[in-house]
Amino acid sequence: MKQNLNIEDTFIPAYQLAQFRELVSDLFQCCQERTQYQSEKFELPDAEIRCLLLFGGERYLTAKGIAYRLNVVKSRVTKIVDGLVHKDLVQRVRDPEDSRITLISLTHDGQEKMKSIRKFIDSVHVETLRQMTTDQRKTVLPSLDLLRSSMKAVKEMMV
Amino acid sequence: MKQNLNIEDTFIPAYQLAQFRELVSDLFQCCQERTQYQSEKFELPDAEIRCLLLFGGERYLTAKGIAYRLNVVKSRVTKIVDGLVHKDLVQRVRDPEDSRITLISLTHDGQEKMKSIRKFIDSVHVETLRQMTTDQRKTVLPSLDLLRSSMKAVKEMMV
DNA sequence: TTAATATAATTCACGACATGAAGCAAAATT
DNA sequence: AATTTTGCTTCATGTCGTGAATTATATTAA
Repeated sequence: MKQNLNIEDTFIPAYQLAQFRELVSDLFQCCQERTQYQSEKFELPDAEIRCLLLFGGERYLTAKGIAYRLNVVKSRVTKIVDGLVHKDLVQRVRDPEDSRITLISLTHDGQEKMKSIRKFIDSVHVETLRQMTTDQRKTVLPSLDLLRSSMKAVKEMMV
Repeated sequence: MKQNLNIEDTFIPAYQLAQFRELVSDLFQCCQERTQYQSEKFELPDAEIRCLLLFGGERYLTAKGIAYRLNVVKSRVTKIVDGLVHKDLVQRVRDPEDSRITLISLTHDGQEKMKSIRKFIDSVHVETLRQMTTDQRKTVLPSLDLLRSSMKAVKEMMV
């Protein structure tokens, strides 16, 4: 409790705030640009890529499950899956147990595409980490973890 | 050069890659959520908010300049400014020197809005930094700086 | 000075991303 | 058997963004 109070009172110098603002904005933009690059490289809208990437562990997904994981409404999922079906990357099958449900699974092409996208993303991450020394990585990763906690804590305050 | 070669050969363990992937994805999502929250809070589409925030140093901006800074095409700027004019946050005036140019400036309401958005963003950043101890901040900020360099270096490789 | 060219902004047609309301069909409840 | 719930789709709407064509004003060249 004392700890908490102490944190509340902490003064953040202006230069730190300015630096942080700049960093967050730059990092965010980098992520966005990579996403865009990815879309062009794989000739697939970003939403469809994000959907494809959900098929890793499970063989079958439902529209509802996809909506939850992509954090979008169900009607949006219908559109996304329509696109992927049209490109023959994914297929719909009726659930034999409950015919309200349509099970969605990757086609062969879809699997290949998914794997190559995964590979690309991993290579970008690996290259990024390779820009650092071993010691730097051992500092940076925990720092990011701390930042994540902090951001999530603030997010809770916002809602 | 030897240093460089050394870096090239660095092996990234799978657990570090997995951790990094997770972190980047989470942090990116946090930023997106804050952006969305902001839009709702200030009842303004994100693009319009980003445009408003450009008016800090300069009193007048041109469509061309806004396009450059927002990293979008000019026709998009027309739309964004249309929205802001309609909400009476911004106004267009002909450049007396060169009547091809329309100068865009904040109205009184626009200034107020801009200031309050800035204030909000700063407060989020300050709160985030406040979640950490002074020592942690002294580690996290340089780490982010390093990460930014690394990401930018990789970006160069991608293009 | 006129004619050709360059520049600034806008309009228009298009596609991606996303939401929410309304509808339909198949379970599950009552 | 009738009602409610569930899973998905359709449709209307709004945001974000691009690129080609157009209009109006400046600049340059003949």
